Amino acid sequence: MQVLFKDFEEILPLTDHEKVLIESKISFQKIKRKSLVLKEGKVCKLYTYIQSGCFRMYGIDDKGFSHNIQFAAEGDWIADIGSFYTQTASKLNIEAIEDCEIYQINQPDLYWLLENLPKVNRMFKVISENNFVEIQNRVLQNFSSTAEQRYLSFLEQYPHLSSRLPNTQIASYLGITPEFLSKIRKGLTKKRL
Amino acid sequence: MQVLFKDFEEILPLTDHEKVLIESKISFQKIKRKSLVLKEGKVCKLYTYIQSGCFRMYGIDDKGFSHNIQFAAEGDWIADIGSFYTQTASKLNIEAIEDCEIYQINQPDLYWLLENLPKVNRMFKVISENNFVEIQNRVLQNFSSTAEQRYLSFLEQYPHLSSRLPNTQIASYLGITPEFLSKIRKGLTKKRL
DNA sequence: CGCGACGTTGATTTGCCTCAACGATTGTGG
DNA sequence: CCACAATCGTTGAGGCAAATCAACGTCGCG
Repeated sequence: MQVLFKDFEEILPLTDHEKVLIESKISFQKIKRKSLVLKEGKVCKLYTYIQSGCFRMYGIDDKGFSHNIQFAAEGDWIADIGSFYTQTASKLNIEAIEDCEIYQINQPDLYWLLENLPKVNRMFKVISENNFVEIQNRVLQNFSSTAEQRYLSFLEQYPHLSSRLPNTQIASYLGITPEFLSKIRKGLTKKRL
Repeated sequence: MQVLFKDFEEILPLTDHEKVLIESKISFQKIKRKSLVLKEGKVCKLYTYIQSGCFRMYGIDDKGFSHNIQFAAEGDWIADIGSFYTQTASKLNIEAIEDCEIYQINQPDLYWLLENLPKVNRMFKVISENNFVEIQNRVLQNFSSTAEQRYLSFLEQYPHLSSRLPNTQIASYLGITPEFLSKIRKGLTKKRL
């Protein structure tokens, strides 16, 4: 639990009372690589905080190919917002890419915290906004730059992820095939000589 | 002002007192086709409700090409969320595509309403969530379908817009050139015979 | 050990872009 | 009210970015 509070308190210090309340609503889990915290077709019941490890959220298209729309690692929160807030079936999956330690909270408990702890409310407001801005930038970037440029800015923006993720996952996030990412990488090492 | 309340009350009926409070914070404007309610580099100070007319929100890339990331018409709210909530400079523009009648509210006044009128709070929560889901679906769709499929689902999803917008604007939203959209349309009319 | 995920490479194909040209429509100033 | 410019939609030729398909070597793991 300590790590969660540490992250939190970098932005907003908490009283002991607040910590007790939060602890009472949140549950700790360890989960294995390749297991799912959300499966498409189900309602996203839990909002997940990642203490250690790393997840990907992805959708599967008509042809059966999966496309990563988001990664999340230590210190991040992840859920299918649409499904979580409206409690309707999700079209997305959230899968652990590594063994993970996580905290989870369900919708009623989170709503209770949001209403009763203004700091939690502010925290989640910021999280949502950042999420929104990030995905909006993705739309723009996908329109205006080549796969190589997108790959480079991915490396810049997520250095802690790029070294840990298999290239197939990165390719899926960039919206290209693994083969083509491999060719991009080859081109880049050439340029660096 | 009536239209705003009509939309609102389809979801949540308002008391007279609530209406008076909202009216006191919101201001009416008429604006001409091609004028901007947000210019990149500026902070997005106002959240805009559209009573009549239609807007596009777009970014401009390094090469000077603009890319539509969202349309908004009668009954919609529009703002650059990131800029509005954090009051930092926006990278986006919001332009009237037609002559428009709008209501606008600034950040402090909106915050006041969000805190004091639970119904307004719920309303904006729903608006934000829908917005988020919509843009998330765009990312997925752009990865998994051809321009033709995206065009078709645009026609389905926004029939009231597709008939009003010049094809150049639609092409920009789909992330393709107007020339190529023209070729798609030609292909489609052939198929329909 | 053997199997499955991963990364790489090459040959070929394709979806979409670029550039250039043209007619139709709109709108605007003189 | 007309003339001219600007915007829009369309078409065609050629080019490029990225996909597809197939093959192969490596590595970690049960």
